[in-house]
Amino acid sequence: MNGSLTFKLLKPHNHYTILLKKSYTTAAAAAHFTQHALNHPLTSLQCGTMLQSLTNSKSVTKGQKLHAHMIVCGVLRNNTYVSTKLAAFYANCGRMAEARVIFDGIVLKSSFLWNFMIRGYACNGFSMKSLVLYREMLSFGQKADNFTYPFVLKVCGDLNLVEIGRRVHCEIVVCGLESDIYVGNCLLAMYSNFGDMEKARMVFDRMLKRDLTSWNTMIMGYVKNGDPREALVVFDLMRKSGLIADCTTLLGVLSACADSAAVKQGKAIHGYVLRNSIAHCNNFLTNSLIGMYCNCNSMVYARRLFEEVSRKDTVSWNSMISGYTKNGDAFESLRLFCRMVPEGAEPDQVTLIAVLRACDQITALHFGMSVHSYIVKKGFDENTIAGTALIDMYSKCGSLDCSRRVFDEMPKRNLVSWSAMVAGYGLHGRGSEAISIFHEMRTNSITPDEGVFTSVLSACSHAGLLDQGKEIFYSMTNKFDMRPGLAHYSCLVDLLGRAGHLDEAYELIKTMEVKPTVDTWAALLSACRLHQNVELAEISAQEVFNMDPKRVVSYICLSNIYAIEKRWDDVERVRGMVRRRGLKKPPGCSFIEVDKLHSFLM
DNA sequence: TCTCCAGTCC
Repeated sequence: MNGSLTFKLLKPHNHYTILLKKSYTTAAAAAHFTQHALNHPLTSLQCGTMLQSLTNSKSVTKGQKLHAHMIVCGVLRNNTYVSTKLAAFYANCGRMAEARVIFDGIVLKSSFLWNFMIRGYACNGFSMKSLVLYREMLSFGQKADNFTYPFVLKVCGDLNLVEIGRRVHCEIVVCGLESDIYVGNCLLAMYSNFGDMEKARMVFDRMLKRDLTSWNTMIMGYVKNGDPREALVVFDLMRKSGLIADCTTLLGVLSACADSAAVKQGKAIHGYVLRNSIAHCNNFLTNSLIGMYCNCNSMVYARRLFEEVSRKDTVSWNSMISGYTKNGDAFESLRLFCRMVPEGAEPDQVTLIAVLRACDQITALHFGMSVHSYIVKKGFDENTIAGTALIDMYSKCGSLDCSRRVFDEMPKRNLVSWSAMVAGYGLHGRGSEAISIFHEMRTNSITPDEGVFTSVLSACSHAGLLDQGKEIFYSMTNKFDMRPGLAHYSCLVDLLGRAGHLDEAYELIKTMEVKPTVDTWAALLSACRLHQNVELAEISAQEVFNMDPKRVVSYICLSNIYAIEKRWDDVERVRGMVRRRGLKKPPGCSFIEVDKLHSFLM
């Protein structure tokens, strides 16, 4: 808060008029009181009232001045009423250290005080402390109430403490607070944070009263847990129950539309927003609409809306830029980025990361390098996500040395950064370096995830490192208690196939824990061609054609295998299949190889 | 005294 403003407001002639004016703000009133307090000692009741208004306006500096005044004139000593208000003030401003000192000095702690402290810790990033204080509250014999539980539940949700959350839920049921609408809504939010929408739905269905927040929490819960269709169903039920959607509802529903590519429903929401002039009050909503159109591949609509918006903020630009990249038009992303600064918008980290993605899509190395300079100039180069995007951009644009330099100079690396570096080496066919980065990552006590394993296995397969690849693959189950997914099996099939271990690859496909896809069999088929194994080629081709009868490349692959064996009848049979199914050969891929072989061998 | 709120990285 600006102290000088306080005194400007307090010129003698308007001293009282400020108070008398109906429109004076809480802050102005507090300013008046603060000045007054510093001149004359205040009673504890006056201090309490002032603290109340300062709590509402979160004026830290003024509150500190008042605190100093109270110390000087002794109001604070042994005064539970004022001390409680003061602790509540600090907690509400997020000054938990100060709040705690006051809190500890109060002997008779009211539930109001406990609640304010628990809330302060919960809402300012000290979730664990909040929970500890809650247990302390109970052990002090103070009962939790309808103001305590919302925050205890929030903390359980934030920290994903499933067991504790359930126990707290039981306590709530026992003391009859499940019917409290705030407590109920927080239960919904907690279970949705746990990813347990079934339980959330159970609580929701059991609620005697539901308000807009209850519905909004359920809609957002389904979206966050990857069930956008159900979110739209719930939204429909909500409308039928006669409730009017607010901004939060619309944000949730738009996310649901974006995630399920439901552009029709998205347009209906857009219409609703326009009819009710809701977008004016909320940039979030406009940006969400833009994001929805981008996710639904409706770039024309997204662009039209974007150009119509007079107050484009950085997020509007970011949504469009990443939208074009997602839809494969990286050039348009870069063109938009170039318009940003001249049109008065400030690129942020998100912008620059999105632009780097556009660069690696079209291997625009020089543009990427300029973006790199810009990142350094803006001081974003210490950011881990920006650094990771740079690693990715450089390796995809062919400059692995630059990737490595960025990687080495990063002040902080996370799993994704290591993963990007492993993938970079893999992409450039430098398998052994990929493996050594992978091992280095483990010595830095970073636990690999499925993505890193995919990268390192794919690096092994590109470089033909069979033994190392197998070792890493089996370490997934042996050392890391992870179940290999389709991508990992595919890498190993590819690796075994390329190395000529066709039978082993075949055995692997037959015994793998996930269902093989057409790509898995196609990988084996192409390995069969590499090592000329007709018998296995026929088996894998059959699997491919069963799953995807239109996969022309696989027909061509099989016919080429026959051609090498001079089995011309079979070559003709396969060509006939292609003709009968009316398939077209993709450009650059044809039977021409067979024709050459045919004439050569005849 | 309280709950729900968009966009970036493998």
